[in-house]
Amino acid sequence: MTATVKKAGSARERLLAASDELFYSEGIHTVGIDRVLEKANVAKGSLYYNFAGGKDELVETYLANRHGVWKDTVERGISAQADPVRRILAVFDTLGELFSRPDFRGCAFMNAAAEARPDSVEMLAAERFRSWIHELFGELTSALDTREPDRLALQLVVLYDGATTTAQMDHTAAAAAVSREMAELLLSRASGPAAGG
Amino acid sequence: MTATVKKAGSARERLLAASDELFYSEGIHTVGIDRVLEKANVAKGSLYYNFAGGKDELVETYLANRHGVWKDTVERGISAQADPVRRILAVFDTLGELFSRPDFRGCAFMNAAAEARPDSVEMLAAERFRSWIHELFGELTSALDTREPDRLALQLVVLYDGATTTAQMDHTAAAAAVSREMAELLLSRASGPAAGG
DNA sequence: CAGGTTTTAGACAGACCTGTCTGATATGGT
DNA sequence: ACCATATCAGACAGGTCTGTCTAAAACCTG
Repeated sequence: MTATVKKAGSARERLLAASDELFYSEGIHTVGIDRVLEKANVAKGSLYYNFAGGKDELVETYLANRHGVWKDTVERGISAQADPVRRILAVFDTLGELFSRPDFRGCAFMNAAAEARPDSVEMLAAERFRSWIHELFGELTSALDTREPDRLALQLVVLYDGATTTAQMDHTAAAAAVSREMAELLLSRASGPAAGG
Repeated sequence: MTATVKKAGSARERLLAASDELFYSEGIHTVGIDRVLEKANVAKGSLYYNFAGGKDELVETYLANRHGVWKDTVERGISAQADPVRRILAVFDTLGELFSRPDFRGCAFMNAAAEARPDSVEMLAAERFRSWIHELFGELTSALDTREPDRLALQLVVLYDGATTTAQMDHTAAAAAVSREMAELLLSRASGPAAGG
């Protein structure tokens, strides 16, 4: 039964934990394998034993984990609400919690894309992430009784991106509240008076 | 020899032109000095003759130029309008033109910050850029007859950042129009009915 | 044309980075 | 106890990167 889950504390898990901290906080290109190995307390051979694809595969897994964790966090926040409008606003509340964390340094995928080559694993991961974001707001707005759900979804994506970027660049969690207010304004117009703009 | 197109300016100018193209399109860390030298058709010694500070100084100058050019472009767009509301919307129109350019790859300062160490020249340049952005929207909203100009300015910064990030990540210039519409909505509420939200 | 400035080509050092390889050593299931 | 799996330590090769240096050539400008 080698298919058992790797025990906590395995070289693989330590490598991924160290990668997550280092790649996210300092950037993928600026952090070398040796830094990860040292932080994880893992021998070099174990890296290539667990990740035959080398650094690329490590980066790919790091980003896939980030995607999964964030997706779960957002969806948990959404699922606590029943009202379609509140479900949308819950996304911005979750962003606010993210921005308040001391280690927040922006969106891992925006950062990865900023330093990535066109067909790299980073770019592919970023594209997957963006697909999910659009899918997310697409589904949330389609549950609304509004005239142009697609247009609204794109507006919300812009607010999501704006909140994240402003929070990162200006080191202020207030960006979440600001974008949430704008989202509320959009939603009150969309689901309020049937007269569209 | 290959000296046909060679004298298109001093070594310094050619270096800056090549830096601008390469650093912006591929990222600062991923582009080495040798790539810049080859593209600029400049000898290595000339780089250190013109930029004694090496790559750091080249990067610093590249970012300072980007800042200056963009500032001028935005301010030119603003100055073509007299009405305070239109002056604000002009910023988003200018963004739309930027996004439509085939070489658009996001905000040079957001990208630089994503791959930069805390006290690097990139970070300092990014901070200067952010100061200017806030100053810009601060001045534009203070010319408005509205109750909370500072709050409005922050909202506009979020819209500016959201437009830029969405345009980059999703390769769509539509982000400018979307954010412009949201800005219009905010401005119509701010300068319209005196009742604040 | 004389002399300081600018540019060129390329070798070189020193640092870092990824990935490979070897061989010893735990670890865990049966 | 056995044996495959997993991990360790570290040397090593090959690549890239920044920055220095030399010595010659081109460019201005007075």
